[in-house]
Amino acid sequence: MEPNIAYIGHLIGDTARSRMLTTLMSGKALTATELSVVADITPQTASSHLTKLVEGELLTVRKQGRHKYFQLRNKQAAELIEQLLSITASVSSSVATGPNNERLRKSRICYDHLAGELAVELFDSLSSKGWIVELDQQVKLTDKGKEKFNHLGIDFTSFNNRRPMCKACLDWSERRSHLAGNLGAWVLQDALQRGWAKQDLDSRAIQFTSQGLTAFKRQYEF
Amino acid sequence: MEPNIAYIGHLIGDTARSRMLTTLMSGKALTATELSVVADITPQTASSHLTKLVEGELLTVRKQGRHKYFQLRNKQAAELIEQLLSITASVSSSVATGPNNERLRKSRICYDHLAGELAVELFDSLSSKGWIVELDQQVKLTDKGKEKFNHLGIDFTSFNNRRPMCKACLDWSERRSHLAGNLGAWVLQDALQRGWAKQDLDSRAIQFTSQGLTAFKRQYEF
DNA sequence: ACAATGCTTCGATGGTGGTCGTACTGTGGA
DNA sequence: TCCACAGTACGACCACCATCGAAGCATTGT
Repeated sequence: MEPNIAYIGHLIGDTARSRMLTTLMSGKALTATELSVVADITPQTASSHLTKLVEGELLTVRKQGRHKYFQLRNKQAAELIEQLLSITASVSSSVATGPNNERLRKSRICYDHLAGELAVELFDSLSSKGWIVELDQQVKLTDKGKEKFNHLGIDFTSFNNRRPMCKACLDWSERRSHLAGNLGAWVLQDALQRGWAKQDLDSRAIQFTSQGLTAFKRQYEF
Repeated sequence: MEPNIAYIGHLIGDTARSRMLTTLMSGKALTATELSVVADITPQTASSHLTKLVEGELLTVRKQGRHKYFQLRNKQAAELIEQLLSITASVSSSVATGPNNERLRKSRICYDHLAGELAVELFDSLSSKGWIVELDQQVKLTDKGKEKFNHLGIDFTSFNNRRPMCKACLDWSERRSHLAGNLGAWVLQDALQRGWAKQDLDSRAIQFTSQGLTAFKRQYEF
């Protein structure tokens, strides 16, 4: 039997699965339901996809309580996805990137944090104001940033230590970084709690009210 | 439309198409009917597959009389397939390795240069003798190397400038680097021209004659 | 114990796409 | 001109599989 590259190709050749894989390119381990959200499918379907990806040795799974955390299996798998992304980037450079859904492009949920135009703007602003710094792939919260976020009512002690505080997550519509990690999640939760925005129940779109948007921009000074 | 890695995955995820692609890894240009034979399908089906592969920019086609010659489009495509082969090789390592596999492991073609045990040995030898140097992922030809290759009759002016002279290509059977780039291609062409080796017509294997092998090793001093 | 949550199994359904037979175009050669 | 051959267009068939609803299992929290 020749090595079956068609098998791997088939695994990647499904929209839902490929979306999961590219999402996992962040390096984070995500749960099954989280992945079902980004793939925009029901948990049942996601479950079947994920078992296939594990069988195909593209992913590994770690059980933790009643959660299952999925992760890219190894460097080879990540490199494969990267190679595919680089090819498709050059192929579809003429095609408009991002969803045709205007609202999704503006602002949407990516796992548990904000993504889209607004999130990228936020990231750039925080970076240029020195609240966060980016150094070789890593993002760190500066002392100034800590102070500022403290002032906004953040509770750093409530965070999960295993998860990085800040993380740069590549935006697929913008092709630029937005804020993930504990801090990214907090920003979204905070905005939702203050009533500045609501999550669409049937999609990944985040809908800001007009006052909410102004308040949000004022809070983060951009 | 998001960058569609699923699209490329889907293209590869078919047995017939993937067989064509791996066959084309030999670097040779093959006609539609030839490819239909290796894929074990009728010419009609092959035709439809091939148009898809061209549309997906994995292949290019050259019309010549009443024949159509298909070829891997570029290095990116070749590297993608190579990466897939390396993954599937490690997945199905339990599969019995026949004599054919044995020959492939020894020495084979990877797009347009040598791969396999022999190629890895060559790379290590060139490196330890200081003809080439490896520094963070990049490979460079040293002055000493230039002189040596000049002495072997290489014509540096004939090379494509856009393509790097040397490149390290990861070998899927050896998991180590072998020589790609202009220089890698020249080494293979030179060996073929001198009659030291022949390319199998039905596979990617490169068959060295026993004298050819000795001469090859003497030329590169290993 | 009970409810809530995360995930899975099963079965039914529907759509996509690979396959080939038939028939056609285009090229080359006698 | 006629035939052989390479490749393509079209249509019909059929298998595979992604999808989801319903129901079930497992874990955690109250």
